[in-house]
This record gives sequence, C-alpha cells and structure tokens, in this order.
Amino acid sequence: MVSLRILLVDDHPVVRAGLRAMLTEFEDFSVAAEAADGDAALRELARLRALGERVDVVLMDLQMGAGMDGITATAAIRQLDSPPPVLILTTYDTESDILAAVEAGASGYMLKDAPPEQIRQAVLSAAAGETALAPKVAALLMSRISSPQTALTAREVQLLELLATGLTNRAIARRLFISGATVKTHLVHIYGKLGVDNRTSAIALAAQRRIIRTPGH
Amino acid sequence: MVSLRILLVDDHPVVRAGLRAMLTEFEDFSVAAEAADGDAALRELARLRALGERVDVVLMDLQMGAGMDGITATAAIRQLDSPPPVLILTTYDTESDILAAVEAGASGYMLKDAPPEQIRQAVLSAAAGETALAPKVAALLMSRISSPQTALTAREVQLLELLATGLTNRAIARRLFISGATVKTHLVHIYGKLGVDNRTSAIALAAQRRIIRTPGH
DNA sequence: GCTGCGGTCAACCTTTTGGTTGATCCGCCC
DNA sequence: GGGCGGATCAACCAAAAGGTTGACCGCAGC
Repeated sequence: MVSLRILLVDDHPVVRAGLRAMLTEFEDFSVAAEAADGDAALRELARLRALGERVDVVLMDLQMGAGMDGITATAAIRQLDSPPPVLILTTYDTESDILAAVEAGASGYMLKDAPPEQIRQAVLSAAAGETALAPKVAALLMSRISSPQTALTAREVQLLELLATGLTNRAIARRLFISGATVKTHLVHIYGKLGVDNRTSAIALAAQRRIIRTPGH
Repeated sequence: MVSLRILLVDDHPVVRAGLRAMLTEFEDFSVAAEAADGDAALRELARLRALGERVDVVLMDLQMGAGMDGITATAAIRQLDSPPPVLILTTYDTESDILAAVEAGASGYMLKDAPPEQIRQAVLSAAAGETALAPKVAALLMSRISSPQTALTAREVQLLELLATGLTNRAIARRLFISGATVKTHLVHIYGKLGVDNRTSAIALAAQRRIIRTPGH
C-alpha cells in the first residue's frame, strides 16, 4: 500500500523524535513534516499543499508553550478545504480539553502514555476517516452523559473564577454587586455539584477539570 | 572514547523512544535500559549491576503516573553505593519541583522543551560529575539566594503544595505527621512572606509566581 | 396559570481559619 | 559555646467560611 503521510505538531523536540522513531518503524508511515506550534503547523500544511504533497493525518499536541495551541490550530485546519483528519495526542485527559478538541473538529483523542501499537491504530483509524478515542477518554465521555446534573451554571463558574483569585466572600459580593449571603448560597451549590466542602478544593477540582483557568498565565 | 551508558526513566513510551533516538544519534551515547517508573528504574539498576554492566547517567522524569515518582526514585538511587548521577528531565520548572529534586540529590534539572544539543550537553556534564541546570532553572535558584528573607523554605513550599490540593489544616497535619498548630504556624509565615492573609490568595499568588504547580497542569 | 429553576437575600449556628504570644528542640556557623 | 533560624507545639481569641432553613422574584416552558 501507499505510505501514510503524517504531520507532527508538538513543541517538544524529544516527543517529535519519539513519534518519528515510533511511527517510521512501521513501513506504512512516513513523516511529511514537523511543527513546534499551531502557527508552524498551518505554515507547513500550506507549504506542502503548494508543493502538491499529500498529508493524510495531523498528529497534534494541545499545550504548546508560547505558540498557537492545538485546539485553535485544529479548528483552523478544519477550515481548509478537504482538510486532513487531526488526531490529538496529549498528556491530559480533562473533560474540557476533550470537549474542546471534539468541538474543534478533532478526529480522535489519544494519550501520550499509550502503547505504540494503540497510537498506530489510532493513526490508521483517523486516516480512514474514523474516530479514535483512548479508553480513558471514552470512559470519561460515558460517565459525563450519565450524570448531567452536575453542570455548573454560568454564574457559578463566574463565582468560581473570582474565588480562584483569592477573594473573600465579601470581596466577591462587592465585585458582583450582590450580598454576602448570595455568595454563600452560590458557593454551597458549587460545593454540592463538585462534591467538595471548602473553597480550596473547589478551586483545585475546577482547575483540574479546566472549568476555570489557573492564574498561571 | 567509551560510550556513555544511560538509563531512561519516563512513563511515556513516546518520550523514551524520542530520547533513545536523540541520544543514540551521537556515537558516544547508548541506552543501557529503559523504565516506565521509579520502581522499574530501581529494578533495572539492580539487574544491570548484577550483570556487571555500568550505568553512567540516569535520565529521570518526575511525574510518572501511578508508579513511584522521580523524586522518590532519585532519593532511592542516591542511597546506593557509588550511585550514578541522576539528571532530571521534566516538563515543569516550578520552584517546588526543583527544590525537591535538588534535595533528593539530582545532578541536574533540564526541561523537555530544550533543544537536543542542550540535553546532550547536560548528560555529558552529569556523567562528568558536574551540575547541569536549564537556564530558567538556574535563574530561579539565583533569584532565590539573592533574596532569602522573602524566600519560602522547602517546608513552606511543601505546605503550600498540599494547601493547593484543597486539604484542610487538619488533613495537612495528618499528611505530614505534625500537629495542627504547626500547620497554622507555617501558614502564618507563608502568608507573611507572600503578603496575603488567606489560603486562597496564597495559592493564587504561588501559582502565578510558579512557586507551585497548579493541579491542572 | 402553574411549575421549575436560577438568582437573590436573611437568620442562625458550627466549624475552620487567621493572628498572636510564647515556648522547646535541633543543627549550623562563627 | 553562644547565637541564629527552621521546625515543632500550645493556648487563646477574632474573623471568615461552611451548613441549614426558608423566603422572594423573574423567566421559560407546558
């Protein structure tokens, strides 16, 4: 058969080298190009198309330091005409990452700790136009649809964001022009939905699930 | 010269393949063995020693899923007699990770987004018994010693980390086998040094300054 | 029109956290 | 060997947060 041409997108040289080594071990894969972030990926894709060179699958990381992130890049790629399938390959299996990837039009979602054979199968599935989900990811999606009542309202997420900046209840109340009592009510609801009983674990959990952005950058 | 023998410790097959490919491109490196976590690393080291095979450098990741983490493994390796130098190669450059690694006896601290040549140099330095630090890491340590009065102690950083996971004072006390009173004392010191007056803002500030890693990342 | 839900508020009480003072122990450095 | 700083602990009080109950309003959907 004709060799599958892959575009690698990952900001770590080590990981790119690993994927290249792992994939080209199989005679049916070849690396068309590599990119360190989303911008570079789009440029590479344009360059290859200009040269008339095929790209069958894009293997995309999500977190990529300073450059364009994988979600944005995936969405941009899906805007092209006859876009190649994008297979996400990342370290994190949080629900917001996964949902964002699906929304952006990813063809699959694999984790970096997967055995080589699983990654190889996922690439083949993606190239064939099928969907490939890591077992962990599939399990998370299943559990999510089985308990939808735990979804936070927009207001609650807003509270949670202010909470994470270190504000007291009173400060949050002033910021939102509501009473301290209402802040407490919201917090009790949030704790209930998240299954915690204090603000710090609510923040920790929300950060973990990417419900809120962490004050890192 | 005789080839440098390296033990790779990382839970991601992709990363191990990448390091193997990157390092063995240089004729002076060879991979003695690979391990997916700390336990496996110790077993490999024992096995190689039993066979009389040399290990010149251990390349160690920090986060390794379910298995023994890199800090613990590093400390364990340093307990052996004539232990090989351990070079940490990880994604994170937070103060808590770096301090823990140094305390555990690591010979260096490199980041995975480093260019191959930098990693190669670090391995050579470590093998020669020297210390190899990524520029970012070196800068952090420098700034620490230049203003030690506001610098948190290792213990305080450790408290801060547990704090960020959402534990109560009592839970932290149990985790560290100290009394609740001591936890409170530490927290008061931390708040004073960071210029805050409650736990959530301490966490927010510590995450912002990259003193700790947030649960999300 | 009624119901359900989200957002708002209040009173009351318990638990946790924050702030202060003071103390002991240990290791390190001059 | 005396001083210093980090880590440990205790008692006490004040402030903040957590938990419960109950209430009102506005809006969307049946």
